[in-house]
Amino acid sequence: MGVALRDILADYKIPVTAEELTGVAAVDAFNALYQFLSIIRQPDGTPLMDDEGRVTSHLSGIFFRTANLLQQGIRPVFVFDGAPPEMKTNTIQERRNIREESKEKWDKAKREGDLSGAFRYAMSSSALDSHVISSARTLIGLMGLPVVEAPSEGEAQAAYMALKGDVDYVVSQDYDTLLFGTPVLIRNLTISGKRRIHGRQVTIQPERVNLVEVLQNLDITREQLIDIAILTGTDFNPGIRGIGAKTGLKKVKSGDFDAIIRDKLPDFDPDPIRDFFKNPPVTDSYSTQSSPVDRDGLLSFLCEEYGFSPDRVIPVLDKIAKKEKQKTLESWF
DNA sequence: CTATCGCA
DNA sequence: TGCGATAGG
Repeated sequence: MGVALRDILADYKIPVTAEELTGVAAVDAFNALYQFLSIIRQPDGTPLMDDEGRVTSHLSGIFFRTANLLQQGIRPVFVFDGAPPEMKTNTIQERRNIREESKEKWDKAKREGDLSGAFRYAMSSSALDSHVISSARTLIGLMGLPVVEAPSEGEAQAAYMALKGDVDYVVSQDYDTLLFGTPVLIRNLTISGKRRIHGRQVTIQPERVNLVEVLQNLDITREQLIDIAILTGTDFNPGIRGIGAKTGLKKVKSGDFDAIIRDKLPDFDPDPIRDFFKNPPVTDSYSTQSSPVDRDGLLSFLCEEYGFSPDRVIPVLDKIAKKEKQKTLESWF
């Protein structure tokens, strides 16, 4: 989803350093969990698991990354998805199918000793099941950070919070957040540095996309950006074959949106999707307040319940505690 | 993904 | 000390 938009938005992303990101970040929790679940795996694709076989990749990802963010003065607020809209049903079913196919291909690749294939298929077989989601919520709570329950799409709720000024920016890999009106989107909020991807070395740095800047540069309105997304496909419609973001941009700017829909998809009504991006279900009942880190709770949750090594967990807890103490002192002076 | 290890 | 390899759960 939203992958196509990259072709017209990628020119407007600005590299940023972690220090420039000091503040409150609304993290698209499902997006982050999926990322961790996909990537934190052994070479044959097996995720990290405790001795009962419960997946723990996401816990490792959240714990170590969040600790780093806190260290950098970034306070994450995790926004979880609620019930998806009816319009998303097809996309959800299609993703389920792909996951199931990938799982079979993963098994096959493992049997045949094809490690890189195994890893790839394992990644796309990743599923956010109820255990992953609930254990993630517990861990975030123990770290003293707020969880916001979106009534529908988490990206929509995060955008709403950013528009209200309750958070400074939204963190997601998906550009779709911009369609919901997110003023500032941050991608690649990771430890910056060199990384090997597909054998090639690339430098990863967080990047910022400002919605007004994108719209000004492309000389379009947000409504037009939404229409471009509808032409190329969103989570709520399949899009039109042969139309990518660049063609979509051209067509929308020349006022040909309606004509294309009439011609290619006569039975399709784009208005409910337009309306969903402009007025999605959101809630005001949330808090962005953090509480003290529950050190003992974290130790028991990670080490006793999920088999993490205290040798790895304790230094992180110490680091967090030290930062917390610093902040308390600062607020005193 | 992030932390840690081992070698130049 | 810095970087590539790999372990983590």
